[in-house]
Amino acid sequence: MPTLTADPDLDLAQAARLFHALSDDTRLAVLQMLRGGERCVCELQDALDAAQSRLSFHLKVLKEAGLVRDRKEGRWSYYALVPETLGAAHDVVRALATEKRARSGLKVFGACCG
Amino acid sequence: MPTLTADPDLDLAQAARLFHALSDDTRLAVLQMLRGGERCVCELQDALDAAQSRLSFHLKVLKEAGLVRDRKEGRWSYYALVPETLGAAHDVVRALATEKRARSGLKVFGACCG
DNA sequence: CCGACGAATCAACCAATCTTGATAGGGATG
DNA sequence: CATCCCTATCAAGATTGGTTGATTCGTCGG
Repeated sequence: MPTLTADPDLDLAQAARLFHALSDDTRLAVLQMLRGGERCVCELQDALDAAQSRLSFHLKVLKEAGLVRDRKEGRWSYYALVPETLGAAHDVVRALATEKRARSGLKVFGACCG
Repeated sequence: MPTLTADPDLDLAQAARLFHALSDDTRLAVLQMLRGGERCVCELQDALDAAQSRLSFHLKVLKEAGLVRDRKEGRWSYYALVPETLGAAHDVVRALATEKRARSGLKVFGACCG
C-alpha cells in the first residue's frame, strides 16, 4: 500500500509517516537485524534486549508502515524486511536531494523580501 | 556534524534523529520548497501558510538536524538545503535496503525458535 | 530617536508516542 | 484436557512533540 508517487509533488504525508517509522532507535535496530534475513521475534528480543511488549509495539509500527511483513509458523512469528518500502523511502530522499528546476526568471516573491 | 558512519554498524541514534526531522508534513514541505533554491522565511510562510512561530519552530528542527542552513541578510533570514545531510539520509536508507552477509551457516539462534 | 517590520524565543497547553506491567489467545506438549 | 510457551493487545502513566499567542531582539526607514 505505501506507493509513493514519483518526483513531482510526491506524497509528503505518506513520506512523513514512513520517516516516522524510521525515526526510532529500536525500530532501526530491528531493521538493521532484518538485513541479515528473516528473524523470529524471540531472536530480536534477545539481540536487542527489549521487553516483549515493547518490541511487539515497535514491530507493529514497522508493519503498519509497510517496512516489514510477518509470517506465523507454529507459535512463532517471523519478521522480514519489505525492500519495496525501503525503496520508496529511498526515492523520496533522493527526490528531496535533487534540485528542482530553478526558480523562474520572473520573481515569484510574495509581498516581502525585496 | 551529522556525519553518519558507513555501512557496517551505522550510527542508528543519529539516523533516528535525522528521520525524526523528516517525519513531519510541514518540514517536508519546507524541504520540498527549498529544492528550488534558497528561500526567505517570509516566502515559506506565504507558500505554506504557516503561522510565523510555527514555521520558525520547524526551521529550527531542520537546522538542528543539519538538513538546512540559514543566512541572515538585513532583517531577512534565508534558508537553504544542506545536500550532504540528505545524502547521509540517503545512504542510511540504502544501507538498510541492502542485504547483509547472510546469516552464517551455523545457527546463531538464541534459546528459542527451534 | 521612534515606530514598523522580520524573525527567534518563550511559556502554556494539547496531542501523539513510548514504556511498562497485566491480561488474553493460539499453538504445542504431555 | 491442563499447562506452558510465544506473541499480541490493552490500560495507565510518563515523555516527547507540536501549536498558539505573547514577548523580545535586531534592522531598517523616517
